[in-house]
Amino acid sequence: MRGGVVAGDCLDVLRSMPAERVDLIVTSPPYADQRASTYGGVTPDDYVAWFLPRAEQFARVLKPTGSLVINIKEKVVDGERHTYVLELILAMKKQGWLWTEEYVWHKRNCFPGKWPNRFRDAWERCLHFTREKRFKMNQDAVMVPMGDWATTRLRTLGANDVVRHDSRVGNAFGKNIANWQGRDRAYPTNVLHLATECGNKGHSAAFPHALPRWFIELFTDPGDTVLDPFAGSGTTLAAALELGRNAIGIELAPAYVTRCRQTLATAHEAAQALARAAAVTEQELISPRRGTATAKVSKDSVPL
Amino acid sequence: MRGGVVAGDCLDVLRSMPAERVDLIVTSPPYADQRASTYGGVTPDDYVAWFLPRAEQFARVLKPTGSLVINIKEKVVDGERHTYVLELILAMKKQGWLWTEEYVWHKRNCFPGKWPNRFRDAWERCLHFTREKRFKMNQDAVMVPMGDWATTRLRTLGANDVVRHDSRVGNAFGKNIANWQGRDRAYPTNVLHLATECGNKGHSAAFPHALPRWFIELFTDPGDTVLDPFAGSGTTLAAALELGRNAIGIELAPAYVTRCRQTLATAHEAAQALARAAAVTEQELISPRRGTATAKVSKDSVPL
DNA sequence: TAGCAACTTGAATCTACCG
DNA sequence: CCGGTAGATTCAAGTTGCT
Repeated sequence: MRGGVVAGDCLDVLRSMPAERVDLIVTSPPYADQRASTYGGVTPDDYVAWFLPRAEQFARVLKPTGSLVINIKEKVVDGERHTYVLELILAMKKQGWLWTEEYVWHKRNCFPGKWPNRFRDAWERCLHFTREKRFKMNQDAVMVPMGDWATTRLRTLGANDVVRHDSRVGNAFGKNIANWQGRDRAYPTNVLHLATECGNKGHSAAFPHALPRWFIELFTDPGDTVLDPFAGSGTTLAAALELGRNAIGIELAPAYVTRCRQTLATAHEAAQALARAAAVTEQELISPRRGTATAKVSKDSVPL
Repeated sequence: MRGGVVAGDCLDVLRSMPAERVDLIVTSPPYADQRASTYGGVTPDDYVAWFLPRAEQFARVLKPTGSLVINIKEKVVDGERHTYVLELILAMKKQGWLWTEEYVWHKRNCFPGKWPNRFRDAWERCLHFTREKRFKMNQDAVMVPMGDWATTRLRTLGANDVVRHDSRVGNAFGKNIANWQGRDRAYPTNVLHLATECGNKGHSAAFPHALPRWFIELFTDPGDTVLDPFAGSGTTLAAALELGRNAIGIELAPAYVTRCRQTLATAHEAAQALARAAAVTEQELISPRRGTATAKVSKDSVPL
């Protein structure tokens, strides 16, 4: 697996990339009027026109069986929801994209606040576009555990306690299939329950690690190539490397490019450590010692 | 409180209703290609044109401070999500509506099934439209129990601590604590977690009782008037009656009109029984007996 | 080691105020 | 009257540090 970050506007960078090279694009583009310093402050009214030529390049570099996942949410303008996301969907369909599905990311810890005419906004859209009706989708890779353990836990704990996310890199080895031998697993739904990652001072990710991770597992195989044209701090790229995928990032702001490369280096180390940890875990499964290791693994392996 | 059901197409029925009479419209309109027998099979492509003249009547009978809540979800057509809901939102804005918010109803137990290119659909839109930027909203009526954070904190915090911190000038900590004194409930978000009612509803567009109930508590006062122009089996009307609101239903299919009236009669009885129970509970609070009455009441008062 | 307590941080949104 | 910005509001999750 390899990863790299290119500095520049993805519109320009992608034009020099060969066609049909990417298996999955997962990105959280700058929202309207956000990140104004880096993207010149795209206003809501101009958003679709700004996005469309870039989407055209996404379609070109994406394999016919590939997927495009866009994490986005319209902001409130003058007391009501702006319609630029709706218009973007319609425009992208005109451009030839298939609007295959809309996943909902439920942000369990959303931004606080109180206003006279609305509540806190606790969800964002994850728009799933494809080029063809038949595309790569590994549903088994993201199955969630069910059965005795899960049932008991679900019964005794509140809904809030059931959902955990793997904010840390280290617990990904919980994905080990062997841990779920003899247990039933169920397919997830199109609603993802994840908390935003906070607390990392000045290093907060736009979206939680587990979000791109889930889509990468779902829509790619190991060895495939993942692209994030608005790489930001590199959350998507890190997740891709950890999962043994190739990662390509494009980022306009120099500060983010630097940070992105740091993230990639860390992710590469983590991935190697992960491989070692997985080997150890496997050994313990053969001749288990006393301890809570198994329980811990089970607990952490329910990211969704 | 009074309730009634009118047989007919809401387009015709509403034309004979006086203007600005209704405080809230909560409805789950027939989805495209659903209930084809009753509404003549509106196809997805014709949906907006079919809906708009009815929305025009909604605007006419609604008070300026009123709200319109539409529970809807686009169906999958030919492998992708159809865009008629997006187009409907854009068209209703052109008609003069304000698209104030989009709530998400997360269906905890969604319809089972497996498809090659998507997961089970576990969410629906609850589109909130208003005529004016200022509208009636009783946020306190739908507050939910708070998370552990404040609970544990307030429990262990003595009165001395509050006073001590509060006395310091410019101490944000003390200020915040003062605000949270005695607060055990928080405002909800725009994501509603409700299980679908698995009872044998013959009605295809039935939504859970708690969904209209939540919006009725949020957007109306007791004595206000709630309208459901696609009354179906009468879920919205029953919730309105139970909450002491007037309920007006319109339903085209004769079979559903009959059923709707049965629902209303039952709801009326239930509301009266509820009133008696509340009186009993009040008495018990003064001199409580052993039993579960009190617990039951508090449990039922937290539908979400 | 586990548990509790203190503290920090959000892709927010509205109101008030100033030029 | 428009356009921008500073202040107030608010809560779940994570992190650090102490017992």
